[in-house]
Amino acid sequence: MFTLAEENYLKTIYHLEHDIQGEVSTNAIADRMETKPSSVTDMVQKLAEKEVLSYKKYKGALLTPAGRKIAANVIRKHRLWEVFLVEKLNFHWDEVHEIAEQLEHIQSDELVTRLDKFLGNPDFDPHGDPIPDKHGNVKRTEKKLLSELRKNQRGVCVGVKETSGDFLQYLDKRKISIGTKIKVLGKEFFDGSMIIQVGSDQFFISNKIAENLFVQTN
Amino acid sequence: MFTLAEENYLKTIYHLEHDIQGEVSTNAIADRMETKPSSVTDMVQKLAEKEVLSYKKYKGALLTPAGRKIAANVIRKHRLWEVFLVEKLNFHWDEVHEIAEQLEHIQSDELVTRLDKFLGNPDFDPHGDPIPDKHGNVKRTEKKLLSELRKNQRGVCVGVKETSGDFLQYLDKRKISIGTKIKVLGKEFFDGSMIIQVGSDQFFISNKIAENLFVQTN
DNA sequence: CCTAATATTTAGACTTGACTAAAAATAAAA
DNA sequence: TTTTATTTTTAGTCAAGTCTAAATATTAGG
Repeated sequence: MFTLAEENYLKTIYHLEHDIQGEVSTNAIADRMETKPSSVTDMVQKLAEKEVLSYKKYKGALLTPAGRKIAANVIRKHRLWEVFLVEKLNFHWDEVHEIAEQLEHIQSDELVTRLDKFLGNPDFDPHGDPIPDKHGNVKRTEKKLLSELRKNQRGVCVGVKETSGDFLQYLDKRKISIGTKIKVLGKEFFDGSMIIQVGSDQFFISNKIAENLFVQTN
Repeated sequence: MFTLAEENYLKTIYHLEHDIQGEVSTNAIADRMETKPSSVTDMVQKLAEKEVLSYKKYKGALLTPAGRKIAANVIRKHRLWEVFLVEKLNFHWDEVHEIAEQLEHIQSDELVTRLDKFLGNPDFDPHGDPIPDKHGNVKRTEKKLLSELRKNQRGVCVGVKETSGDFLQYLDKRKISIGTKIKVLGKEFFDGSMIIQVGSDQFFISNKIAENLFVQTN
């Protein structure tokens, strides 16, 4: 069993491994976690003992498969709870992170299984990040900006970049939320503005909108 | 702000104040929490410093209004989450305690408010215990056994005493769950068996059933 | 290739919350 | 009321996780 602090370290290292490819340095971890490098060294050594990561002095850390699985599970729980908070409790996308930071540490596999089912086995969280499956595997489908799509391409809304109230309200009004299918009907090269189809509605959106919406293409 | 350990102490003392009237002894707390009396002394002194309880050496502890409010809020969260687990995630009544022990410590007033609303502002948890309101006030309506009702009395099912799978399945079959209204149509003094009305159904139940169902009368 | 700057680790200390063992207070029994 | 038993507190340790300050590696510049 892993403590709350240990889980947070594993989670952070998991994210950092993706951000910066290769070994994760003590300082990088300390920065991200807002803690001191010396504290990181202690913990990393302890986690190496537990064989959830490999660590060579002055060389940085890398998760082992066991460590990656634990980290992915914490992230899975975080993202499922975010979906719950947004979809069921009507929180806004930018209000849920702090609460999910706490909920991600609740221990019960059965709870996660049932929560997942209750939410309809979602693939993405409200920020468009993929939810790892129970084995820790992540559907690494490229997440693009809507603005990157060409005419006649389709995508599924998986999240937002900008999270201001104004923007979220705009999306509400246009009935765009996670899972909404969008088709690009036309695109103006001059300013990047688009005409898109959402359900049975067709309307114009500016480049600024398109640059702040993440979509998944298949 | 109070730590997880502190919240657990306050919660336990709150419950003990109701069970044994008057001051709560160090040993009683230690027994209930499965910890050592010496640890309790330390913590109780710390909590007295924080003015959430009053404490006189060798005399035991009593919550202050401030302490009672914090304890009631933890209990409120515990019971709301139990309702969520049973009503939304289809857990059985006897599986939810451990998970709720963890969830009760999640910090976010907004979350509690929204969860409460999402659940339809329930008054009782799946065990029939009342859910304190946001001010820490508890609707202290007497919880009776169905077997205590007389002919023509009505009650609302608020929980069960026995939690075996067989019993819960029986209740499912009879469409009895939290909130179900029950009327006693007849009662046999010889064996305590009853004829009751549940919705539009009328049927016979043995005394054993009636002795394991909690109802609230008004 | 050697020195300066930067990154990392070690050593020692602190806090929280727990424990054991021993001392002190209270309650019960003779 | 005095002795015994029980309860409670104190004193001293311990582990987890953090910190500061000092020591040691590594990297980069001249």
